[in-house]
Amino acid sequence: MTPKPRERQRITVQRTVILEELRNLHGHPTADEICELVRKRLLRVSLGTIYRNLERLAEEGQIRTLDCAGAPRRFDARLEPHYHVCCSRCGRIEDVDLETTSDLDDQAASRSGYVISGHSILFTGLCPECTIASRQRPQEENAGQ
Amino acid sequence: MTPKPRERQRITVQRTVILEELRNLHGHPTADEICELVRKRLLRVSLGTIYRNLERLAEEGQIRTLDCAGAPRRFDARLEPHYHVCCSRCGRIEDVDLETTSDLDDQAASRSGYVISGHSILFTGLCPECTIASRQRPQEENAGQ
DNA sequence: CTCACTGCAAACATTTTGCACCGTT
DNA sequence: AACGGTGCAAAATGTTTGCAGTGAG
Repeated sequence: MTPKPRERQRITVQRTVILEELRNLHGHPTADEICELVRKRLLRVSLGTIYRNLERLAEEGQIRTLDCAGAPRRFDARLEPHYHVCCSRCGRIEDVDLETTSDLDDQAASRSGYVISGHSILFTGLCPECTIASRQRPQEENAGQ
Repeated sequence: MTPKPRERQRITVQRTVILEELRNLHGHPTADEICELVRKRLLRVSLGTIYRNLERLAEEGQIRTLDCAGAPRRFDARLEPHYHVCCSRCGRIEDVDLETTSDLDDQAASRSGYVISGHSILFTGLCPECTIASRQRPQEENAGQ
């Protein structure tokens, strides 16, 4: 087997800007939202490029991805272990900082036989605004994204 | 406000069979897989019907849904609180039974200000088979789903 | 007999991919 | 110049929805 001499990766403006924007923004944007941000600095970026770079950044461990029931995938430049809440009414996602018990992983490993590399916790509930709103208009739901 | 006299829901063969199949199968099938199962008993079910019923069953709390990074949504008829592992190589999902500390929810509530209704934990790692396989063919990945 | 539910097919939304061209190295 | 990365547009996925007809109540 020829040990494929690890091709060089090029650092492109697009990738740089994507990462910068994601880092500046303290939130959890979708690929589309990131695209809009990046376009303010680089007109003519394509969504395809956004996706390709986000995927690569995630592989490299420079960003994390976030999947919430049925909704489009979100991205997070915050790397320190932390969890998330998703409002089941408006779809907003926020950070939740809790002690990340790494022995959860150990327990899971011994119960499952898997080699565990990590875990994510997603809390579900109502954000303060929606808690109030849902008392006034109980039937409404999932207005935002 | 006229208290809308709660329209009657009809119990249809389709919904019944979907729930039965999901309960019989101890796994986490996608809508598509459920459709195949159901079609063995009811020829001519449509995927649309599968989706509509799964959504309703989930709303009613008769089943749970499962979202794993980028992969199609999965469904679970097991209601007792439990967590999941997803193999990052073959995509398999299995149950992980751990003590479900409900004070996680309390902590999250006080940190976030949300009214927390629950949480899900998804462990990521390599299943036993893939652990072995990845030692032999390290570059390969995500073969199945 | 009614109208909630179905099958079907078309519409959607999100993500991936093929291709010709561009710009770093 | 080579070739990794890009923009673009088309394709692939997964899910939702409009509609006319069906069948449970």
